[in-house]
Amino acid sequence: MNSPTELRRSAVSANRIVALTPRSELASVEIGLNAAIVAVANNEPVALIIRGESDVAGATDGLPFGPFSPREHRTFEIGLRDWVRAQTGVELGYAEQLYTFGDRGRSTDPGDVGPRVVSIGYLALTEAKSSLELARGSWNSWYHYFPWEDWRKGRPAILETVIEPRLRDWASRPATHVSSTQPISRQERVRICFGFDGASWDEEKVLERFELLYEAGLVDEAARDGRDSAKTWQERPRLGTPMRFDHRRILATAIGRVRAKIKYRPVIFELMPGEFTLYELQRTVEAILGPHLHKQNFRRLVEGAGLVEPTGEVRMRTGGRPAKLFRFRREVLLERPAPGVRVKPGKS
Amino acid sequence: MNSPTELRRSAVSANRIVALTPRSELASVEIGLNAAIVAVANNEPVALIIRGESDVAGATDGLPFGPFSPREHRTFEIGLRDWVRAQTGVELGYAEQLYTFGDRGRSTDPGDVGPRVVSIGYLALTEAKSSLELARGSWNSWYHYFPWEDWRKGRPAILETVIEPRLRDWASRPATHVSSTQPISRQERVRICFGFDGASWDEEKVLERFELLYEAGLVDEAARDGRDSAKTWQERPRLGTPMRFDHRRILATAIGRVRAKIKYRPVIFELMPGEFTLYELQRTVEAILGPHLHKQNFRRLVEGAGLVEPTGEVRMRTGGRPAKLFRFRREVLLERPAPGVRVKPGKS
DNA sequence: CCCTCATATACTCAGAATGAGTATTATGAT
DNA sequence: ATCATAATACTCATTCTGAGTATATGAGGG
Repeated sequence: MNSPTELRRSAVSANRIVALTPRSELASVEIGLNAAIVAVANNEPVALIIRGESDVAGATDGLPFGPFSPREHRTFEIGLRDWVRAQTGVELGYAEQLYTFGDRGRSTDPGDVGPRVVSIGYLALTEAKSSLELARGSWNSWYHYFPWEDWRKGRPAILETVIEPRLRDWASRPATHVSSTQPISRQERVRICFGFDGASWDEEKVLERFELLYEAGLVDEAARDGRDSAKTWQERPRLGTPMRFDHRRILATAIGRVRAKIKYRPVIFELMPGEFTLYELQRTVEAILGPHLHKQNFRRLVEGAGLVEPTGEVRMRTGGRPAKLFRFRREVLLERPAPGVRVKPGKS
Repeated sequence: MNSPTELRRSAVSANRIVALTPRSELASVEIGLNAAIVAVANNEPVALIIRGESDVAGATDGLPFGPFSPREHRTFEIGLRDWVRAQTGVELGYAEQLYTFGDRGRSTDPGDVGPRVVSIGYLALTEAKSSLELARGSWNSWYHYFPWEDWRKGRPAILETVIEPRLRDWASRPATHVSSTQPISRQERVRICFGFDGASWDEEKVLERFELLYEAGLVDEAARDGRDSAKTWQERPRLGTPMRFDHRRILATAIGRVRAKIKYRPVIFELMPGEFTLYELQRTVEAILGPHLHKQNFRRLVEGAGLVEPTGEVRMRTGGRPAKLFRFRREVLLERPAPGVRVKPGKS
């Protein structure tokens, strides 16, 4: 394998490959940064939304968006924090890279081969201070864009009344691109994603659900793509408020990521004030995840995991017995590796 | 919030922001795709490595790398599969985006402000067929690059003999950039990452460990960055084989991701042949994760979760009692949402 | 001041999941 | 036939989890 000839042959370095590629094919790409900035205000999960002109699909809302200029910023994250501060006045706490989106079709006209925008999506969490501080944009509930994700009052009615019948209809039609290797049928995908026919609802599958609705032409954004049945979007009931570009897809990715992440990293505290009652914490978790949690067990879990410690103070006027105030115990990070590892080492 | 003036103010769209930015700042970026292509051969986890010229830090090994040309490929993943096939002859099965790396310092000379390469890292899993099929490159054990990650024979000696003393030394020196907001001390970081002083070893923290070693100037790549103590790298025992560019960082990210992923998605079967014994499956999991697993419980787990089904055949000549052969039960994907969700919905 | 309401907090209990063994079975080699 | 070896089966104590019931402590009305 590592014979001299082999070595020579594989000596075409990564550098060379780039160098040999016609420059024109490489250079024409722009990098943009999109931020899904998430907070929880009054038990409502919100994202920072910038309103713009209405696009062909009737969408006005979008995520904050800024260019990345290599000269100015050493890393993406530094660039992101910079223009988010400049644009909106928000100082980001926690930020993590989500995904890099580069599909054709991001730009509004479909046939173009010009400079393509590659957009790096970021998820940022911040404490919802008074929304009046915002220089630009507004905090909108994310369930505004994804009403079917809000299970806090039980199964959302929109699932029964609109989504299920339409998706079943779509699933019963043959796939347009009949891929021979299509491993899973439309019916099954619908069932798994939306928990029909007794399948369970997985609150983390936010992106999968959105993409399915997109594929089925049931969200307004699909109109831009010329999807079948999409031309009639004005006549149909809207499934959530559409967003410009593929921002709803990015937001879906963000929601899925937060929902997954709070289960194994204490990021929920990025959304909380310094002191809080356990019930406030629970309400915040519920806002993010959707479903109701069992109060007594939630408290056992949180306290048992050593995630919080009492401050000694209490909050009066809760409407009942006063509630102890807690703060995040930062030391957990030093103690447990990250709660929730499945396969554990053993003997023999 | 949504008063007319507010609406007008926020009507500066994302498009406009881009349009207003000087073109020169945006266009000069090249997109490259890096793939960490992972397989397991003879119970050894391997990555597809391309050898190139020795760089300033003495590194020759690198990951497969290819340019992304927007005109040719609709999505990153399609582009990736295309050039991986063309370059190495490998047909990728599972592939997922890892992370987009854009730090300055990727290119070898540090002061440049020219076109920067933004590189999108991908993780791909494939079954290790005969390595002779490779058109280019070779399968190298990933523990070659990360010897401290191999816990299959117990705690690796290199941790005691080399890493611990050097890291403790580094941790005892004051941080070079004394950040006032540094939330966690060098000592603590070292302890958590490497499980010293009774802290537990988290096999998923592959990237964190590598970056700590990098910061401490203990891996050869750090020499390129002009890190303190890095100029003496020739004299020190090497901590794993270095790689070109930041490819070892990408590989570390990939390893961490696979290790995390096999715990909640059945991706392990991407690395297995169609039929296998439960012990072969266990050995593959151990190859990926590092530590030994309890055999009886592993079998209970895998069978109980409905991940596999017997084929009816047995494998003779195992050295003992014949072993039943199993195959992956694809239907699990339709049954369970994704094993291992922590907080579950409840009543009240 | 006492009673009621509402919420916070404490305690209980059964069943499932988990870590760690011991026991049994079926081959190949001596 | 006997033994070594590995696969497979079964057991058991402990912990974790879902789901309740019970108690504590304030506010507010009479």
